[in-house]
Amino acid sequence: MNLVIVESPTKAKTISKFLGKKYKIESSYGHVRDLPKSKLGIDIEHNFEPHYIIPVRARKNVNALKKLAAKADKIILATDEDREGEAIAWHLTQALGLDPNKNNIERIVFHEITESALQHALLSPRNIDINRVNAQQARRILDRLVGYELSPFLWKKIIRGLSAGRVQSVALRLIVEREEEIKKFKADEYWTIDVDLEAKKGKFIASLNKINGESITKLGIKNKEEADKIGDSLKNSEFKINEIIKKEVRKNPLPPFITSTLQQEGSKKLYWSAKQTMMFAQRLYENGLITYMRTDSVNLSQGSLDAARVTIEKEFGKKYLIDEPRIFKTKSRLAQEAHEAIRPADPAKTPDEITVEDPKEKKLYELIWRRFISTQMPQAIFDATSVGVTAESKDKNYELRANGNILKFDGFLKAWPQKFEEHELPELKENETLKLDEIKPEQHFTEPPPRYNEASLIKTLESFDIGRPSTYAPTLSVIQTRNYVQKNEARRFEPTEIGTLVNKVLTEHFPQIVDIQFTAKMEEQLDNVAEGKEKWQRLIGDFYGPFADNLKKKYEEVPDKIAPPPETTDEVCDCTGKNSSPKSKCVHDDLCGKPMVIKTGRFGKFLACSGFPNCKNAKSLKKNVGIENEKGERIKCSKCGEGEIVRKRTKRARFFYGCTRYPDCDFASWTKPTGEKKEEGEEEPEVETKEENEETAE
DNA sequence: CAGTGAGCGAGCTTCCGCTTGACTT
Repeated sequence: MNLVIVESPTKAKTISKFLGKKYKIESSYGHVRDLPKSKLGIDIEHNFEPHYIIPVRARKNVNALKKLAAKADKIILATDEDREGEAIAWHLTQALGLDPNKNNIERIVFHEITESALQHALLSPRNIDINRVNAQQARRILDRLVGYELSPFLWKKIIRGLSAGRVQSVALRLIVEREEEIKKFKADEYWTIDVDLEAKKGKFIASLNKINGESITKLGIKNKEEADKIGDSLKNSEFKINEIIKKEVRKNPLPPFITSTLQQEGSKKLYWSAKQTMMFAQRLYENGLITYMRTDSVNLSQGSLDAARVTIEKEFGKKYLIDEPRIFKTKSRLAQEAHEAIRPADPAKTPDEITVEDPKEKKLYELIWRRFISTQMPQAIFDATSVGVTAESKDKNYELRANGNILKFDGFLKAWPQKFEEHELPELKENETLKLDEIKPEQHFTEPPPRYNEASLIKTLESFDIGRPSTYAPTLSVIQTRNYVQKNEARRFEPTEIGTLVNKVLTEHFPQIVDIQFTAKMEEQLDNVAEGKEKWQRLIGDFYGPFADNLKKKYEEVPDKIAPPPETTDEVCDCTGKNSSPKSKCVHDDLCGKPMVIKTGRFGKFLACSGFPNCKNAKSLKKNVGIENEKGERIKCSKCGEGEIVRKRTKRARFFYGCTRYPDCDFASWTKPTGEKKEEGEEEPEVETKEENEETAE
């Protein structure tokens, strides 16, 4: 028996179909060893020797694999062909007590899950690439050192429970700095001038763009007086067409999905969070409907390209076929081509033909199917017309422009509809004189850069090669769980006071760590390790020396507990000692009556008694009024009938619904209650809050 | 599932990147 180990159980299941009874296919379920969670696990005094453990979660599986390995003739490590996959293969040999140099240990890689790719891989095994493994160890150890030494610094200097890391701290920084830009922003007024013109065969609109041969810049016309002055002068001008340029414009389809772009489209088109998108993608993957959903490669297998052709002809007709398959190049230099792009596993299955439990899965499948199919369809063709208009007054000559854009052939847009401006012009002739109908000056103001939403933040992080497909969604979660940032009503990120303070401390005292380029620089050095040009211990040593020196200095330099000081209020503490919540008993048992102050904690500002620690009375700053249902009525608690329903937040940043009378009434629900008494065994319907806004990733 | 603050100095918080189930009143 030959034992083949891959990373994902779904992949194992698929592969089993291709290989005979001589092969047993098992999965590692990701990493099997890691640094311990409870302590640093790195011996800094002895060349950064890592101390790996097998996490409890992996123990059962490792033991099972060990038994199988003992019986196997050959052990074939078929983990992904990237840095982490190579490390998983090596960790497997260590955890299973195998000698990687023994003849019965083989390392194979394949990029598509097909029988021929697999057979080919089995014929060309290699050894584990220890240099690549070492690059992964360096990455892991560096992240641990940064995370586990910087976080405690924040506990001491700000508030316990905070965190810092190579990825999350840059994500936070982007959000905070964007907020600062918005605060600093001052809107500038500017004007544009459009003109309604009449030709022999019809009317059209042209925009003023040049005066005396000079282009008008964006802020070129600053106020109403300037605009009116130009308008008056235009009124007495002769309008004439001086050029008509016609050309054909072709538009290419977008590349197939990778994790980041799937999450962005999920956000834009379906209004889902990255986490939700990944959850439904996972289900589609497990049901064999799509390829692997954590990938940064836009590569498409030959088989899928052939299948696309057949499906396109069947669904859309011959004129939507292209001569040669369209090949996409992966943009990121650091992309690790372990997988294909995200595409339908069987393109012949149209969205209408699949069966799923949740209709949301079908929506996501349709998005993936359409995107993939569109990549193998022809360019869309537009007829674009650009018309130049001159206007001569006594002392000035003006130039205006009008653009027409007509779709001639939809091509890939048939499968992947996109918004574009279609604009028709009347039939026009060169040197044709025009009649002026109306001059329309319009006032505008420059706008601040938009706050990040999930889609644009992922896009930005990816552009700096920060984070990986498997971590985009968790990174967005962690900065919210820490209460560093919150989503506003438009689902865009705003930093909290604590988030702003954490970022200030990190950028002021550890600029090298939160440098946007830090990851890119690290990756360059990791490449050297992977190529055997540098020892990983040296890379870590070069980084850690200065980092540790600086950290020591900052422990002395920066004062402790630098959270904002309490603000006084007019409110008086109503605590009687007896009524305080069970977890925080107050010392006194009469009416407290001391003034309340506003303090800042890990979860933002809250109202606290100035008599602390004797009086532990603390309240949320937000008014304790119930939420409303669709009819605008407050929802009564269905359990006690007295209290109202409020939306609260768990420690893990998940929202739930509870009763205002807590702790006297312990009603709680994940879903928004209707206020009706619940029938036995009946599920509360899930309420979806959808906002009307077209998200744009910048 | 119902945050938060200080300190007796108990025990604990924390990283990034692989992968899925457990946990759901």
